[in-house]
Amino acid sequence: MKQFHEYQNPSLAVDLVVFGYHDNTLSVLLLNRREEPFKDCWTLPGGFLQMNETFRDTCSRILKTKVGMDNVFLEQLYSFDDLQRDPRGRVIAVGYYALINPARFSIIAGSMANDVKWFNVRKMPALGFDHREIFQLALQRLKSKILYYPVGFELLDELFTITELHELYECILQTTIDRRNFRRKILDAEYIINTGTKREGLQNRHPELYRFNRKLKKNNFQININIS
Amino acid sequence: MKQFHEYQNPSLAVDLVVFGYHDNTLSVLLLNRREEPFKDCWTLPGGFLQMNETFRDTCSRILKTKVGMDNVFLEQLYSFDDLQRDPRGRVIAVGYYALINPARFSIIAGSMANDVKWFNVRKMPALGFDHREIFQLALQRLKSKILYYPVGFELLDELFTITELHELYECILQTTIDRRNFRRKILDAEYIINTGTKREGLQNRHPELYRFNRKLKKNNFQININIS
DNA sequence: TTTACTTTACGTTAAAATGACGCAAACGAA
DNA sequence: TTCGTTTGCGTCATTTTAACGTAAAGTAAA
Repeated sequence: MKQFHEYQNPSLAVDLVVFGYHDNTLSVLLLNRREEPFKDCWTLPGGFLQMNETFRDTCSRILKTKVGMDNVFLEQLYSFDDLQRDPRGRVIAVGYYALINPARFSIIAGSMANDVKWFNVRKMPALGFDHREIFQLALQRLKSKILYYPVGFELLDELFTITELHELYECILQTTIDRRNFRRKILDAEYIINTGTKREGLQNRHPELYRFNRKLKKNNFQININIS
Repeated sequence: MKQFHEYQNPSLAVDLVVFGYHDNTLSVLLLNRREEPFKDCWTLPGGFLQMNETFRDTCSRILKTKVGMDNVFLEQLYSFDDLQRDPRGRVIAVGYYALINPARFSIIAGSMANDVKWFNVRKMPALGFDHREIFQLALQRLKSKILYYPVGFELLDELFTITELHELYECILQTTIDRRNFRRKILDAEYIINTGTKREGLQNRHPELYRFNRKLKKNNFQININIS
């Protein structure tokens, strides 16, 4: 019988779908590859797993070195194992998605300016490898997740208005949601807490600022929104 | 720079949570290991990925050779990457779960009799590796899935009564569901089709036999059952 | 045959949730 | 002050849900 380490193993990579929300637009961070394969193509940021790393470690390393981010929300998506997915050989990719508030990071500066870019999720370019598939699964997961988990938590500022949260939901779900019913559901679910302060300097009535209820029981929250 | 194939890679394994439903009991198939590590411990059936296999291929191979099953429902669960999860070295495991109708297979015969066994999911023995974690995630996934996807499809016979389906739901969700409300929801959702035939030979009123509606639109179905 | 008992099939009803709106207060700008 | 817009709170008809009633269909015992 073969010894344990004599088996040949596929390479293991991590690919990241980094979502950011800004100016009423949901975007994904893409890298322009400088090497073959898929040279000059847009791809998801990714990298190979090292022997002493967990997937999350790899994600953190990629986020830090390639796009200058740290300490972000990460969740495993799915593992992709198509035999032909990488022309260099057998590579298994574990997909993760990240949710970040772009305001927190000053990426896309200096030498990286042409290589790292936000793309509106509705206007994606062609992607290398099977990254379109990974991206689409991530988007679908985000859409599902936002209905039963307070996802905005990761995408918005610490303080926000109900209108801002409402716009985030409409943007992600690609649907219109009645403003007043949305307010009622969100408040009834105790999803957010009124801080008592208001956002100043706006043209019209100053809206109240809220923060997420961190004490919310898991799965205590569900928004039923008809996605038609 | 290192060449592509010179990187050291973890081993890649697949671990399977095989669910079967019989006699109003949800069970999982476990193997008693004959080798170290975890010799004589119960573990999930599993095996190493080969270079020319997809995960599903590996699952099929394991199911066929270790427990004599083929052509079953399979879904990827999650990938487990703890550095210490296997005492032999770095092994990444991709968890899958399978749903089968035990009546379809004559496993647990002959030389395997002492090695392969069904365990009631509520009476699980200690498991080797991190298999308890994998099992628990699978059970949780099954519980969630049954609420929006016609899972019974895979676990019951071709023809079944509403009472049998009702019992399956109660068993998996570990809760009581009003018999009459359950019937109404399942029928309104067009989840099942009345075959016009009845199950004969029972003591009391003969119940009508149904089959799953294979033409059911995906996600057209949702049962709201309060899991308290 | 009749009675007793159980399961199945089909209703009923009050309460809760939802969707579709109305409207006045709060603000800056004209 | 007036105007236009956003925000916050409310109403109401309709739908959905949970809880429970009851008669028909069957077997077995009286």
